[in-house]
Amino acid sequence: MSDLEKFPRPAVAVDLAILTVTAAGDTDPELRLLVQDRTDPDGIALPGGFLRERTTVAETADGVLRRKVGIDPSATIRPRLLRLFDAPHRDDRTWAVSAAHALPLPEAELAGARGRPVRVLPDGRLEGAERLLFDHDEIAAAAIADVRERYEIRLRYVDVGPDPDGFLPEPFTLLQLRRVHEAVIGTELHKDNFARRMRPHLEPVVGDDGEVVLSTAQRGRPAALYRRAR
Amino acid sequence: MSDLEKFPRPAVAVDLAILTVTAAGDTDPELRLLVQDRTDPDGIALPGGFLRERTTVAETADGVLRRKVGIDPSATIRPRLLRLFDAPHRDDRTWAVSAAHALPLPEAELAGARGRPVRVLPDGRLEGAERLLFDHDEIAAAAIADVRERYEIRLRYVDVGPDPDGFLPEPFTLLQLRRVHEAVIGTELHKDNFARRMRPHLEPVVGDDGEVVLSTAQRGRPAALYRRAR
DNA sequence: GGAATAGTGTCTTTCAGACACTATCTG
DNA sequence: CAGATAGTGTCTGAAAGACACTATTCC
Repeated sequence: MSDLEKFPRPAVAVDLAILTVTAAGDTDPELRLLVQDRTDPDGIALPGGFLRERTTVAETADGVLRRKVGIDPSATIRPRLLRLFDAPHRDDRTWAVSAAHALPLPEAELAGARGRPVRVLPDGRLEGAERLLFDHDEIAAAAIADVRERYEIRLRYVDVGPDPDGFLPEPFTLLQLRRVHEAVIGTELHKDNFARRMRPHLEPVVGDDGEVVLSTAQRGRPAALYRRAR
Repeated sequence: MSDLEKFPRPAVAVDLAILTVTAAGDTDPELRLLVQDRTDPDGIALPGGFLRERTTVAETADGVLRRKVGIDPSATIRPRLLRLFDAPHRDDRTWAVSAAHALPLPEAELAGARGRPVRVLPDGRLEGAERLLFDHDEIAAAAIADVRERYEIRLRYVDVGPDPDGFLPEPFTLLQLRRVHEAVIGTELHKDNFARRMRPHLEPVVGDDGEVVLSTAQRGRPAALYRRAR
């Protein structure tokens, strides 16, 4: 099997559908997808890069964030593999396969990023019906479906817990948490059912006096502050 | 970007966890995983091959079936991407990433295959606690989890329908269909609940006389024969 | 007190799980 | 008729969805 070296190999691209929730913690958060303008061909596309010299997908994705998106991720990123695009001539420059990934990031990590976060509409399409180049529309749709599936409330079978991708900084109120889930899935949730199902996965923030810390309410009764349990 | 050619590229392996249900239609079908003996290093492993010269994953998988497994798939195969293995030195011969796939096949397609179909125990491990080489234990576990998830009965949220991978040839009785699902998931199902949930996805086989065709019972009352609806 | 939001009690509907009964075949 | 399997009716419990009420804050 030393003829392994003799055969041509594909370039392996790592394309990233970077998703975030803007204004998490605010009254009207929004799910957004980062797209970048590019030329040759002209249009908008997702950031991506090629696997180089014994690097991993996570390292390559990290490099894409630093070099092409212009941000400096504070923690280890967790790209989620969606599918492989392997049509033999999908890239007319060379033989390239693409490993499409979803990459959820908190809005704070995207400060100063190159590109535009485009709002994702409730039906899963992009605001303004924007079309992406190459097969990136499919990647975007798969990424949105992936994150939505994990933010749905389906306690009986899938028990993902509160804000699994960490869009919302701790501590938070149940209202803030619910708004984030609603922003991701694009539909409204009942506050009572939502609280009932989230509470087992949350622990209240306790102050020095042993009392539960409350949010400083703008209007109405202050709410208890929580963080993710365990 | 014409320097695209200058960088080294990884070999891309397609590893296949080939799953089948033996004796589907019989009273005691079993979920099995095809493993192959190999040398250097000695042990058992999953079949696989490398992406060559502008081929797709499906084509490569098809070639693996023909050349390494020694079978001739009768229809287009549908490998299910599980995950990428990308540790830089996981293969000590060269830089290689592996795209691990599950590939469900009806037993008839595996006639004459090289390798052993090893029984999958209810807990998901292999009979005899066999250990596979390389990272193939993880691939096997992921493949088993993938197929089990799709054969579970969870009508409310996931509505996959009867025997989505076609392990069981049509037409079949509800008992045969249930035995196949039980073999895949490793647990028993109630016949009444199972029938209630499968019936909407099935249509009875109707004979020339307009009557529902019945199985030729060995013992007891003959059962109606069905095929997948639509 | 009034407006606003937090938090809880409970009713209804749905459905998975379980049990039991009837139906129809063979020998 | 006995044995075996097919097929259906129905009860129960859990949980999602929905509604309503009470609680606590600011103004």
